[in-house]
Amino acid sequence: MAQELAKQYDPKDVEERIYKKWLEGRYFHAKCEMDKPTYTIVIPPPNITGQLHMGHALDNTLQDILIRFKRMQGFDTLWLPGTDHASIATEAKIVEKMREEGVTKADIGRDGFLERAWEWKKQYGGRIIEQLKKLGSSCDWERERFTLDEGCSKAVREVFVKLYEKGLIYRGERIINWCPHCKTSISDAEVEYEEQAGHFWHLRYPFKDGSGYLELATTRPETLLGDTAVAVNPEDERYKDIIGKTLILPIVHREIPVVADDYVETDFGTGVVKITPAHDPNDFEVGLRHNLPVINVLTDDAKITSDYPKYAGMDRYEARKAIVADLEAEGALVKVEDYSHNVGTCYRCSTTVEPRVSKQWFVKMKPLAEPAIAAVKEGETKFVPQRFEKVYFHWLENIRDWCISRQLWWGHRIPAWYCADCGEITVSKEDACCCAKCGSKNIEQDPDTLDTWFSSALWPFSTLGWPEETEEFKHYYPTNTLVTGYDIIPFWVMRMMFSGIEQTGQVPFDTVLIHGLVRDSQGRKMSKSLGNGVDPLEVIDQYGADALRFSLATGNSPGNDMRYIPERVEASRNFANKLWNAARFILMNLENDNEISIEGREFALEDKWILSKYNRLVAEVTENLEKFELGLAVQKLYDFIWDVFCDWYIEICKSRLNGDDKNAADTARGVLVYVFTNTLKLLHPFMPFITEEIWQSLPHSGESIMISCWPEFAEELRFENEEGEFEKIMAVIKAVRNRRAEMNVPPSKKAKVCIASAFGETFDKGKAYICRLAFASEVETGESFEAEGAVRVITDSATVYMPMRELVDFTAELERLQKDMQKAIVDKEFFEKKLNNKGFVDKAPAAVVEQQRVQLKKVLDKIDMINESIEQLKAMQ
RNA sequence: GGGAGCAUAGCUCAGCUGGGAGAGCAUCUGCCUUACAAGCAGAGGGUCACAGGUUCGAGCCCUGUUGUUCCCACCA
Repeated sequence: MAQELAKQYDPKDVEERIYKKWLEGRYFHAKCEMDKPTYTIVIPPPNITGQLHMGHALDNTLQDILIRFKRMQGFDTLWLPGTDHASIATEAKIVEKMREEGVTKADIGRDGFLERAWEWKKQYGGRIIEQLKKLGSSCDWERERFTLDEGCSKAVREVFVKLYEKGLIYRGERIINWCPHCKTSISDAEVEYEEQAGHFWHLRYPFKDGSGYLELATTRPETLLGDTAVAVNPEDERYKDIIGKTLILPIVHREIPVVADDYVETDFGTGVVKITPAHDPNDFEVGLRHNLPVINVLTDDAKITSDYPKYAGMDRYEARKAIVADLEAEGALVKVEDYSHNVGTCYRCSTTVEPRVSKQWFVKMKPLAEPAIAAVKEGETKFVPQRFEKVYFHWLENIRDWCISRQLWWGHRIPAWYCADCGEITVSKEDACCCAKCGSKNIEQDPDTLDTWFSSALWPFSTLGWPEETEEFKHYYPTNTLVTGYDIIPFWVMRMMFSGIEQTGQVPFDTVLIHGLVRDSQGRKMSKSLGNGVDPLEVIDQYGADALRFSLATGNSPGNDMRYIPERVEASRNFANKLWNAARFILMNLENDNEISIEGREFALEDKWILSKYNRLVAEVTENLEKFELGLAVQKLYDFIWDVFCDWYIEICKSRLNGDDKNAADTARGVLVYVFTNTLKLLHPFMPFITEEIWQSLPHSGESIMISCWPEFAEELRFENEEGEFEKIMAVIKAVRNRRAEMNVPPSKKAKVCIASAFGETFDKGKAYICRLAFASEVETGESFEAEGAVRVITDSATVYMPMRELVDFTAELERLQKDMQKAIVDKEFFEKKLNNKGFVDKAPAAVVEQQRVQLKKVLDKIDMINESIEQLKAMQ
């Protein structure tokens, strides 16, 4: 059977079959066992419009690693999956598709549109879920949720009504961010600012009394149509006298006042600002303070309204040109400067956002933000790395009320009904049939829907059955770890925090694990427009999901961006192959009747060495995982498996496996299987497929590695002395290999190796494999050897002689020794200096001082040996 | 304007509580050694951005400088 295994690991052969087996075994399913400790992660629900990209791959790989680790540790582990309805993104896609068919929203109406939307969800909503499965995600698919499903909708209404009744949700006319492309309001967090080259138009507005002009500058001359005042700073000496005077607005020829407001900076521009309350958030505030009229000049798609026939129907940029031309004609244009400034854009479609006054629903944030800040300050929820707490605090401390209504159809419709008779607003969990105040049936529901993030904010508890007191909610809430990118903190993390605290009285998770962005190999953001995105599915297809996961977990530290380097995936693939071949080796050396347990075995030195190393690995990897240091954990596994286990232990075992001593061979087999299968378990969270495939083919008990027990540190496997002993052997082997390579002696040319050492017994134990690994024809140990005609190498603990008369060059040999001596003396001085430093000896920890003493002793021993050899050589000459 | 990250080998990055600098890839040399050439054994390659400071001891802690990336902010 063993011989049938292919030389190379082929993930395509394995992954689908294994995943199916896991599903059939229902190993991902959280059974809600009330007596067990829980570990819960809720997935950041990907948009139903989404396709798996590298960001998802990273995010979900990290989650799956944590989940698999905890599951093996015996927690009742739940990874709750689902998708987000993504109101704007989805609606935009559907509208776009309809446009291709020549249909508009108005043509088919709300119900027709929603019908299409649900159809679309049915068709594409499951796509990203299937892609997550390809990655190996061990989500509890039986509990998959959708932000617009019945349960989530119920939670949304519950929260909306509760907040409304507490006065934390209100409806009001405010200036909000409007996207003229998506034709909806968006929240502050959804506006992205970008530096754009523009102009500064200097205009002059004439005084009504004919006493001249007032010069001001603007970046948006077209908003002049909506100007209702001009403002100066009350302290500005230049303009003290004109406060209260009246100006004639050019083109429009409307009379507007000069007002005084602190908002105006005296040293910027001319120190005069035109005030357009309807189209600028600051101007809106100024307008409120001075009781100025609000004149809206733009339609919902940012065209000039019919109130200005000359410009009506022009979009804001056309209108700008026309108005500038007219200003010039009227003599109101003084000059134009180039000017670069920040412009707000829609984070979904990148259209320049238009500030606009309109009636919207808001969440009052201050009372909600305060406990959310306190919870993190008090450590109820921790950020990893901690520095992201600052981002979180900054947002919450400077937060403005959250505009939650959207002029979209795809989403949770606002549960508010307006009475046509008495004007009362009825807000209700159930669909209202009549006005709560006058009982009139002449009511109509608000046509708007809620911001997508309103429902995502409830995700950690709405998915567990809240507001019902379900077993799941009681058992799994609060959840444990939230894994997401730093860019999502203001959109989601923050909102889950205050929603969780407000609705359930508990923080929704104890840890927020933040990761960075996956960039391309040049460090650029992956984007559609650049075409530099790497499709994780293609990578999986080419190298396997394990290789991709391993690459994403390696060399990545929390919160830092990483680059996608194809060569690294290749390296990971090679590692998978290495693992595969180690398994092949072990399999071909097993016998059917093999007793593979390590119980009661008499371990050889090298067994104790590898067991001790393995044991330490268990402790370290476990600790790293618990501290979210996934990159460190995976690096240690790589080093152990490749360098320690494969390159040393397997090589060493060959002598026993091929030897005559059946008992010794069985011990080797036992240790090989023990260490390897347990190391596979440690690696399983990172590379689930290959570890399962190999584990199944090796002797094992249980159905699947993914539900096997996580290895634990074992006191009886600590062999620190033996580790030290074995390292002496390793040092000799390395030194011999090194010297042979230097002298270009091919492996086929064997030489006798004589080890002169005070630790002869140690070397006796390793004779068989020193022979193999140091290309020796035979190995002899003793106190001293005939130096004549021998090449020598000196380690900390031994002088090694290799009789190679034809290669011996006295002068070269002496030079080498003298070089070794020089280096040893440098080392000696280094340690002596340290140990002669009173400050060091007095203040450094005792263990550190002791360690330096041991090092010095080794160097001194080595110097003695080198001296001896030099004497010998000189004597021979 | 405020805040944060990053700067370590040719490239991409690790470096956990301060104790003689690491990996992968690339380069060079030698090996088809019966698990693996997607491999094995060796080698070369670093003033840890710069300048101060704290400390017995600094890649790591503190201050400043430079470069770079990102987030936030109403200078019209």
